[in-house]
Amino acid sequence: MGIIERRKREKDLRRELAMDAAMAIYKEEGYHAITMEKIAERCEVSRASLYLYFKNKDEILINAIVDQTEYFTDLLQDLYENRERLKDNLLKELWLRFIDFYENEPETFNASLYFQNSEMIFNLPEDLRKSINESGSKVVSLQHKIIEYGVKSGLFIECNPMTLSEVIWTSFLGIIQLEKSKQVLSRKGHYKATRDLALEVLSRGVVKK
Amino acid sequence: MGIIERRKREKDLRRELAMDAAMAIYKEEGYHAITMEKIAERCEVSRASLYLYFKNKDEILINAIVDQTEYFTDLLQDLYENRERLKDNLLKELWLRFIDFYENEPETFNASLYFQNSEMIFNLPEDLRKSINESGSKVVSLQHKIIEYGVKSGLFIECNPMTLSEVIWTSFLGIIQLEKSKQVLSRKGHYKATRDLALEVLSRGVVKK
Amino acid sequence: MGIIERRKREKDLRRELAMDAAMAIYKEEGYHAITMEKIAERCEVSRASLYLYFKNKDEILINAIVDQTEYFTDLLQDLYENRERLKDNLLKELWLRFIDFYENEPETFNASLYFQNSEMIFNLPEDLRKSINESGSKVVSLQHKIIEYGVKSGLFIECNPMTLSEVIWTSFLGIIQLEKSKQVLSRKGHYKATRDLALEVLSRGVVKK
Amino acid sequence: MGIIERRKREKDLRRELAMDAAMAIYKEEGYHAITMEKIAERCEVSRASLYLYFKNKDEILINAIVDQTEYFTDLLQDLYENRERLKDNLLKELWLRFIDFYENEPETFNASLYFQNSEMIFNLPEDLRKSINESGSKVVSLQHKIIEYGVKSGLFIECNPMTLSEVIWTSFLGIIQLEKSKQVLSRKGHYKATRDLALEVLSRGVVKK
DNA sequence: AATGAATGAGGTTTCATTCAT
DNA sequence: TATGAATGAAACCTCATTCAT
Repeated sequence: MGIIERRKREKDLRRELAMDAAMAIYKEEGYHAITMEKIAERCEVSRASLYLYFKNKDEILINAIVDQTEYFTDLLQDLYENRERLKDNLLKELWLRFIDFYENEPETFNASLYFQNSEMIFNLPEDLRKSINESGSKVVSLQHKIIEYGVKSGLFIECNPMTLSEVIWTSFLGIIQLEKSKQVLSRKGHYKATRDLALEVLSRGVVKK
Repeated sequence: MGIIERRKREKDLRRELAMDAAMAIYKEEGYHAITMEKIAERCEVSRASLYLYFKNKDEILINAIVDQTEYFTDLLQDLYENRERLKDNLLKELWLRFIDFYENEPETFNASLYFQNSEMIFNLPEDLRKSINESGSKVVSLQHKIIEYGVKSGLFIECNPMTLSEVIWTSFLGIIQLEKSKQVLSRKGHYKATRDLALEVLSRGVVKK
Repeated sequence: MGIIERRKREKDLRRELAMDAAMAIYKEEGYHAITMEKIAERCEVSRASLYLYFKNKDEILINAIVDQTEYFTDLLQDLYENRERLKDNLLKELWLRFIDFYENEPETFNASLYFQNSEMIFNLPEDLRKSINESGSKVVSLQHKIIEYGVKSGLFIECNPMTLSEVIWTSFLGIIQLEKSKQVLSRKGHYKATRDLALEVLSRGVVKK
Repeated sequence: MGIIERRKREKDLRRELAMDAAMAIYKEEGYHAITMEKIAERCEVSRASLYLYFKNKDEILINAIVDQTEYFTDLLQDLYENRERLKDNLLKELWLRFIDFYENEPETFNASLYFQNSEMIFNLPEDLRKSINESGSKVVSLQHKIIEYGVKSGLFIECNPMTLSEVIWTSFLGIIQLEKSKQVLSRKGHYKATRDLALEVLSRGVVKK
């Protein structure tokens, strides 16, 4: 029993190693630079071995994203559950959780953006597409519920909560987008200032006095 | 003289054809489908001939982006020049110009976002990187000047104009980003509602009463 | 003693299971689909275990062929032993035994033809080649003895019995060959008519009035 | 003009070289030993270049077979056109043409048998399958017409000409089949004696006195 | 100036076989 | 004895780029 369990743990570990490696390469060199060869090298296994853990290359990446999106889901779930207690800072709390996710898992965040926007998703087998789709939906739905609470309880301006939820999320999305393109172009970024001012502007625009 | 000039014009024409072809392929089939073969086919020249007009494939793409960003630059330049006259609606006017660019040249908009963030940029030779960098800078700088005018003339809240300029731009960026990823995932989008509410929120948050 | 014996029986059983599995896969999915993985799966053992029973993949296949050729050998042996009693229908009896083998074990028949002609044989180690060679020789030699009896006792035309034996056997071989290729190409086959007319023609040509 | 034509000739030549190489490898080492690498080596071109002449590996082989089957078709066509003149030796003439084809193009003959019987044909793209199918049909149809003439004009015994045509063809087929398996197993073959006796037996059985 | 032809470098995947447990 | 895990070696195919004409 112990043996079987240990084996499973080891296998899970290797899976995780591979996913991390893929993400690291993504971060350092970009999507098209991710090759099985390089992933294998970092994990110190053979290319063939990777196929023991994953059906193919895409699966590595998709799983990495989906897995780590759960961290984000948890953050949002937590906020939703504590919405009463945190109602006075609802928008700020939400914003802080966006930041938390981005700063703790920047590669995941970026990769996930990349995937969702790239045509790559077309050529994905059905199951992987479904997998990534679901993971995204969960996040959207949680955000929506949080904002809905804010609107219904009169904390936020009166408006369609779904739309407002998109406005807030896209504000953050855009900031990261820009930050990333600055990194790529090796321009100097002002991410922190931007994100703080954005929160201030949003607060003025969204929160009722 | 006439001959030399004509030759140059013809060469320029061919260059433009190639860049258009690249963009068209991007739009129809996505980034990874852009191959020299396909570009050549659309231009009705041979693959080898493309190397007469461009040093390599990257040059085609970069030039395409840079070229087509000019439309956007013009829109912003126009606003800046008429800032006095339009001061009462400065934010809205800016926003409308974002929309104008996106709706008139959605492929270009998307493609240029894509390219700017893509890892493609990494392995670019210095000169190309500089080229794309400058083109981006022009847009940024114009936005900055417009917002700076708004802040200095007391139209907008007091804050760092550069940062505010980023906040506004990234709001729009994020909306498009999300819209695009919805298209890819074939979910239903609410682009118009989102963009309108965003403007409303921004107005409340940014414009002084 | 008992234990050792039982072990040997079990090992033999496993060997047989593996060979059957290989043949079954051949029948259902064709030669190139035979993989150690699939064989192991059907036997409900691990891939690695197969190497306890066989030195390598080829050995499984060769042994399968050799084993299953024995049914045919028996049919021919029986005819040879009863040659006196059946002398008036010797050719027909032989032909019927060909048909018997083919119709009772069509997969085996096809598989063994396939393997014998396949390039697989080329790279075989000496011992395996010898093994398959001997198995084939037994069949040939029995056919030869039967025909020789027919020629020597004046039933058949005067000729080299070995050669005649080949003529008869190859007539049948060709019919099956054609039938099989028709199946593959999903054309309509006339196997029965062909095989009956072939016997008639052979009788006229071979049997003395 | 001359240039274009020369280029085409050269390209055709290269195609032919590749097909020959593939056949030669088939002959020497068997189907599964045919690799693009080896073909390229023999042609003294790069692997990649082969893809200029053929869409993929299968196309090389199929084309080789189909191309060279035309030689056989021509032989049969010629006999059919001269059936009146050659009526007294119709069966023998047919048989000689079988021999002619086999001896002049033994690899083609074998490869064609191999392909038609192998499951490989299943995984072939539609166009290639059609191509090989048609080429086979032409041969069958010509044989049929020749035998039909023999039966209708009273040269041969009364029977279904299609079936008789199969009996004769399969007799030959079987002989080659056996010969090949002997080569593979490095047994001594008696191909000539067998084929001559087969003709004699067939004559007695088929041709009316 | 224009291009057909050629290719090197690289990527993904499969599978028989070995080995440590 | 039995097996999960690991891997080397290969195979197919694509594409940006160069070169001879």
